[in-house]
Amino acid sequence: MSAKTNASASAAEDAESHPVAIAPAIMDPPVADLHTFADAPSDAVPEPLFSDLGLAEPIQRAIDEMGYRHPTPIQAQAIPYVLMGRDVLGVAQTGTGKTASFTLPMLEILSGSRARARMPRSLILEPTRELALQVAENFVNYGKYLKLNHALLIGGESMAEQKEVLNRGVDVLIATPGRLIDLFERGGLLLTQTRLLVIDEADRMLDMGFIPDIEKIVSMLSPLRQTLFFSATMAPEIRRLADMFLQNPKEITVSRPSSVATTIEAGLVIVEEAEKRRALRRMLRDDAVQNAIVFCNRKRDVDVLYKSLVKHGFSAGALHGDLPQSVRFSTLEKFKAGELKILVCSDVAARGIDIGGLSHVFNFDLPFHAEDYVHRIGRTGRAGRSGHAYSLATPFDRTLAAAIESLTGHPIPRLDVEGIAQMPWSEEERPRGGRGKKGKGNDHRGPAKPPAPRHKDTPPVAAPAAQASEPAPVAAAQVEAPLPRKAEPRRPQEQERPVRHRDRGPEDNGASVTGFGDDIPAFMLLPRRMFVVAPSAEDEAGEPS
DNA sequence: AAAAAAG
Repeated sequence: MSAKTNASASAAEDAESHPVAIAPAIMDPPVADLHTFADAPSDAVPEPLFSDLGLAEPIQRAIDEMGYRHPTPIQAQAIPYVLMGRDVLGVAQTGTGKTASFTLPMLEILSGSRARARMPRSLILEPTRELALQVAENFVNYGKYLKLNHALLIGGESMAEQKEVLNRGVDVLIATPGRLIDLFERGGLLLTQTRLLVIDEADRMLDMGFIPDIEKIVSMLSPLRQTLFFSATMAPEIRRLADMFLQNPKEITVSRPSSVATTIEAGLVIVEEAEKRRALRRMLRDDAVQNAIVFCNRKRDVDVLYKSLVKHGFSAGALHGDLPQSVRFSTLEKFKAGELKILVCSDVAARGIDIGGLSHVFNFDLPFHAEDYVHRIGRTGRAGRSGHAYSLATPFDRTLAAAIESLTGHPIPRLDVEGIAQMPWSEEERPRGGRGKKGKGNDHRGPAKPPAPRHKDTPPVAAPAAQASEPAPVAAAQVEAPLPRKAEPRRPQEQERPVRHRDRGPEDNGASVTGFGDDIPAFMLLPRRMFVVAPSAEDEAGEPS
């Protein structure tokens, strides 16, 4: 045990995002994994070597020592352009090796000279503190043979300390926007000498309302700078920002987390609100659950669920934005190091956080925004490994589920959890405990909804014994691309799962679902899969919820 | 309606 704890420094590295998107594979011989890469039919190109990228010896040595030989696609494509001083527009998400695609060439560029007091030479903007830390770790790993220093400028931690570090001069400043602006306005730093800017996770910055801050920060920098801009998606709004911040950028897109087709097995369980925790516990007790992130929509619910899980003997931690920063970091480290098996969290960890070999993601609540579903489940099934993404819904979450399915273009197969009563979708509005909607009289939509047959009369759909044991895997490439802007070229699983999505499923199937018109989510017509978990003693004993 | 980030 102590050995494991002592290894936490290196365990942190293990769990860290790596140049090759095989986070846990640092233990494996990298070559073996790379053969898998090479075998992937879609990538028939010979693989480049890190040593071909022209990185300085100290950097190359650090890479070698970490056991990496081949850059990921984004690294192979971006690094040469960054080194030649071009602006880069990278469409990629964490898990593609994105972080090292800018940290490595930055180290190279910065290695020539030293920083001056209060004038950081480069600036990396991250949307959350955890991501900032992740990038900082990357610099530690790859910069170990260089004399460069970096500083983390984030909220929730002592400003005096950060000021002091800045005064000593930093080469790489990694910051969240709020604290950076704060310090800047207090005169704690000058950005006039900052010639290298990285805007990471731009789409998330947008979602979080950081764009005005980013614009402000960019305006503090010299126009004579190199800018690297990364986003998981390229929505029009993001494109506009890129045009604003970048000059003649080299655009690089990697659509998949790695060249290996990863799969995420998704599932949806519909239960009464009061049964959610019990259902979750059952699912968590499945032997396949190595480690899991459990997402809640609210911080309060994170706290409640976390305490409940601990009370039931689970090895769990909680993570959300209201917890002290020191706790946030240490909890995440413990989870990455395997000291905690379950991490209950808010959407603070929904994006970007890279945890190697995460076997399961659970949505204790369906997210309010369908895109968040995609981001959340993208924490698993990374780097060519299979992942599991199971969601709990109450009967009132029908529209949330429908939004997710329409976004991903894939039905979420329904799951049954043994010993838990499965529910149909409700026709009713969610009962609101007190304030909220002002009455339900906003029915200006007209009488379009016919009183269709009740869902609960629908038989539990006789299973055509199709994939009774193995649910259809969802190709991660499909799931990971949140906003399929153009028509998807192909959908491999369509032939595997012949679902009547559009053509009036109800009559065809004998099943009937209200409220969807002709556009019944196909999963509703699919057989359910049984999620079998050995009942535990406590569960049998009956318990406080 | 919620979370994140400044305090």
